[in-house]
Amino acid sequence: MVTLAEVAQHAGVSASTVSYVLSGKRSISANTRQRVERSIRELGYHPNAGARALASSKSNIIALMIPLRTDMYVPVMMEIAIAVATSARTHGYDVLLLTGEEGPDAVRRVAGSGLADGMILMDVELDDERLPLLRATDQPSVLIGLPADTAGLTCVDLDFHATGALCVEHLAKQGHQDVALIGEAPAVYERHTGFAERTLDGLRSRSRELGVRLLHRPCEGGYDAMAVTLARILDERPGTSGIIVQNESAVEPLLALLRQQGRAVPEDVSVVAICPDQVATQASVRLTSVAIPAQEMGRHAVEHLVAKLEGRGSDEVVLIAPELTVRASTGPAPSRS
Amino acid sequence: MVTLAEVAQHAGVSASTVSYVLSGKRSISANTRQRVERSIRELGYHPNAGARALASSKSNIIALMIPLRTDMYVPVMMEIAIAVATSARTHGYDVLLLTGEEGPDAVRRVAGSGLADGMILMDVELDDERLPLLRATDQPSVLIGLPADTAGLTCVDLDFHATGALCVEHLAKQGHQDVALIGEAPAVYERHTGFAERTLDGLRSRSRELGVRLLHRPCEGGYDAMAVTLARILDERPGTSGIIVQNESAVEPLLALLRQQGRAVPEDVSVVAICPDQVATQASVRLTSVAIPAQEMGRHAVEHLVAKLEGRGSDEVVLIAPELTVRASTGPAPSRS
DNA sequence: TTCGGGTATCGAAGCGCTTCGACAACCTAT
DNA sequence: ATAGGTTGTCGAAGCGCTTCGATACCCGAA
Repeated sequence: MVTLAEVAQHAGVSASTVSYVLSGKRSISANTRQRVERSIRELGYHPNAGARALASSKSNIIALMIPLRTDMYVPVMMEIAIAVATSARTHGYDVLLLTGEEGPDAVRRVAGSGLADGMILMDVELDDERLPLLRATDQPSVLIGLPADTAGLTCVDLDFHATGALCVEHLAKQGHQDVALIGEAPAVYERHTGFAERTLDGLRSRSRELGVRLLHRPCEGGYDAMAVTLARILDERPGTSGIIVQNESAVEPLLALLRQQGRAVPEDVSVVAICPDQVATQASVRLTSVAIPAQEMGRHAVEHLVAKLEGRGSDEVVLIAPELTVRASTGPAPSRS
Repeated sequence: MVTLAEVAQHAGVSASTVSYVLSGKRSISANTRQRVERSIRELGYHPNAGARALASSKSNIIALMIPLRTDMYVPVMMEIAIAVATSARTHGYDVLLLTGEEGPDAVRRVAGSGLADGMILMDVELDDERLPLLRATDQPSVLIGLPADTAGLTCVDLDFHATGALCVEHLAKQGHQDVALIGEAPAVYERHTGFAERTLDGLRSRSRELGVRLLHRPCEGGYDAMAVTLARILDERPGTSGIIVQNESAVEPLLALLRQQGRAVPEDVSVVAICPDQVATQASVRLTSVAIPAQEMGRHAVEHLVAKLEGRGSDEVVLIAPELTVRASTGPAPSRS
């Protein structure tokens, strides 16, 4: 392992000079700088991360806590994780991957050991048990997702309330009166995951305003669960002509079932999905959808965290405005016979 | 931040004693140990990661390089990543997430800076450009996936060759004579990703042995691409009665198309999938499949790497034996008319 | 010519931990 | 009673880096 001291000797300067060349915190003559840089290259020097962290009390690492569960939105999680890792690198940070498994202890461990300079939490629940700790240790952090009380926290999320509203609006505009939301698995609602409830809220209040009748049914992913759910919906509200799906693994089963029952999309039933664009464009019907901007969320989270770490930046809630893309799965409501 | 020295003072012992209590590398009297442990608890002490790394030249971090691309097997990647993170923790390691983006430079950076003690590489290509570096720096590492030349490397993977063989065997046993493989996207083959080629090899050689006619067609995910691919297959080999799919995002479109064309599964066509169990059981037909043991792969990779880091363990290739689960998508070949 | 004020560099003091050698205290076998 | 071996603890050296004065030099203004 090549050390700073060896580089210094090779370049004929002192160790501190090399350090200043590296950090740029003091001015260095062009001549010296070049000599040092040459030595660094020739010796293949890489600063030792541990020594750096110790001396500067900065690890240049961001911790990312991802949920252990894989019952929902796996590709979205992955995309966010990759976006976080990628944009962290552009700011000179590496990413430490923590799973939810350790729970709050992970927060304590990371904050206490100085392993990471800050953390990004995904899949934050409304009343997340990690939040008190985060506030107490005032660990620089950014949440992806919205807890019930955001005081003193920085959060990034899609504006799911507006998303819900946007979906009904689109359907209402086409004359749909009876709309159903096929949601996430019941467990997701029981867990009080914010995004699911906020979508529902937005949907409900806008439906009321627009005079649309709304039925909400959670649904496990998969074909069988979907069959049951769909049957119930059509049984209870036979006139349902608009369906909003917020569950990736329910999308394709839904389309298959509708087809099987002879209900044409969008002639008989309009479908709006809340899902990544990739899912919407690859489905058997190109779906009108509100995209989940995973990359953007990851990037925002990193940027806010970095800002905090650099002393800029403040606590705030960033809600990304939803965008609805019209594709082939929605159209005018069928005329009531 | 509480330091070792403060704990020592609080417990009335020297710093080194506290260190030995923590590491267990020298015997400590029960009495002293308890006093120290109490102080640690009372002060809420956490060892500083940087200082530790510096003094011991061990970071207790494993780097995990995941592919940047998300054109395939995203849930599998995620599951592996989570399994790696989880089992790393049980061995006292944390996981640093690197994306493929930096390419070989990441290997250099991590190895050079002592950021991580070892690394796990996912999505290794047959002739991966990171391998020469890995060998040169003799960085402790484990690959998930198999390169062309495994000399001096430790690799963990599903035995895709056997997987391919297993799939045809199952179909042949049921009397299927014309079998098609619907594979990954063409880009995957062009990239010479090992698993795809090995599956094909296994499939081909076993087909030859069994006298089965095999047709291989790569396929992008999604409904439209699938429609084209399927049409071509049935056009070229109208008698095809067995289909093997190795592409998660082609599974549901395939089933939908078969249904639409009035071909019953498994009465007219048998389908075997190579995919995670979750996909197989959630599909609109419960699929006979060979599971991709993501968790097991992640766990194996960590265990081998940890063994290496502890001086045990050697270079070897671990191929996990495939298991085929019979579900509702395969049956006897229809009698030729 | 002298002095203030940059600019470029150096030396030394840590950062918080691990680890090695030393040493005291005790026990056992002679 | 003494040599030899254990066991438990301590002190100090260092891991490789950052950073804070201090210093030496050079320039232009007085």
